[in-house]
Amino acid sequence: MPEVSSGGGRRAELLHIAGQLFAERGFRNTTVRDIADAAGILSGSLYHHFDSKESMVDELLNSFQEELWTEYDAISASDRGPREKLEAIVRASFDAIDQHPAEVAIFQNDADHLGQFERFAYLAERNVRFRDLWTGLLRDGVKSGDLRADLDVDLVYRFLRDTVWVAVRWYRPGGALSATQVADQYLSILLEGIAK
Amino acid sequence: MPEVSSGGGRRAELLHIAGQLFAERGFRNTTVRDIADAAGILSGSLYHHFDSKESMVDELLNSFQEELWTEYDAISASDRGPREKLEAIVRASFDAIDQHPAEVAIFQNDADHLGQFERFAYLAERNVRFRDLWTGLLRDGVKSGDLRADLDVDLVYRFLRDTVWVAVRWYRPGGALSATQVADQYLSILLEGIAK
DNA sequence: TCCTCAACCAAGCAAGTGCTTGGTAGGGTA
DNA sequence: TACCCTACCAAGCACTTGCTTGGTTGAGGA
Repeated sequence: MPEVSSGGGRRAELLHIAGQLFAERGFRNTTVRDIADAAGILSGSLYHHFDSKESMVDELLNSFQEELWTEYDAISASDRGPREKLEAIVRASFDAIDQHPAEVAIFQNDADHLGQFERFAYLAERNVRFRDLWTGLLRDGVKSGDLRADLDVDLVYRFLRDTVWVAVRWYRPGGALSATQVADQYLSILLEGIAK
Repeated sequence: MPEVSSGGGRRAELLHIAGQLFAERGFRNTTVRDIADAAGILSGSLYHHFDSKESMVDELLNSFQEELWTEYDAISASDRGPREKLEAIVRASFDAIDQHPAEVAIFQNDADHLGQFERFAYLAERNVRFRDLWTGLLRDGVKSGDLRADLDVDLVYRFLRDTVWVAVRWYRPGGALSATQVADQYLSILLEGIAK
């Protein structure tokens, strides 16, 4: 019987290795033999720790999303104005890319496919919550006069969402730019534009 | 012996079907049986028309990129200013998403993986050319005073590139918004920002 | 009539796929 | 000593993968 949810050293290590590979080559293009090879064991031995390949990615995505939404909910419930909340959520998202790049990449690349299965229904729910959060803040910003009123909110939302998360494709933790620096520049472009 | 490059009806039809599937589920996650099923034939029959699955995606990407770069080169060689060239290239890219969504999606999702093989070395070359084109225009824009000088050009380039191409994830030709409308709003956000 | 040819089918191969099974080495505990 | 338990191995099963092979069909040309 596999360990369920302790701080288990070996188990956590294997999960981390699997996450790296899922992020690099995609969930479906990573075999259990790839994971086992990277861990230095045989593929069958993985099944001592995990029920299935699916349960590995499930655990990775679920725990990451719970952590992320704890932050989002705190920001959302705070008493800041809409523009400040937008900025805070962008910063929290870049921090997430910094601290959990593998999980973000897996979510970006494989959520559509995984979402087809009942087990991963929570992915779609979270997407809806995320859209409502963003579009709500954008509308609040327009109402308060912080944001331009002539833009299509749904379109702006899509640009925001994609531009933030797609950064996981090139951002490397520990590289030349910190997550905070990237967030600063991104918010500057987004809010003020690149024209002089 | 497969037909090489005529206007071949059936062959072009099969290529189109393959492109749709590659775009939807990724190159590696599309089987030759998937393609054959969608075309109403058996998988073996595909090999009457094509050498391999790889040659199908090669043909799709290669012909698309040649078409796209014909436009880019014309814009680049024109006598417009840097800001107008930037706008023209963004518009040309959204047009490409509108007219060749499958090819753009394949390029977005599978170029990294395919680029590992010698056969697809041209993908990396095109990426370098694209980066040089963008960063050159951004630097020209800063010099001419059209663009803000306090931004990191390489970072702006990545945001631009990703934000344009990632739109292929949600943009649907024939949907509520035309490619031109999307390009207008995107350029407005990019150049002027969303703040009031 | 004989032949050609594009388009397809039926069957299958070698390599890989996720996962299962039965077992074992070695440390801790009673 | 006898017993568990965690972590692993060796082997293999049922299935899927890209691709191959040898053949059939039917329309058109000489």
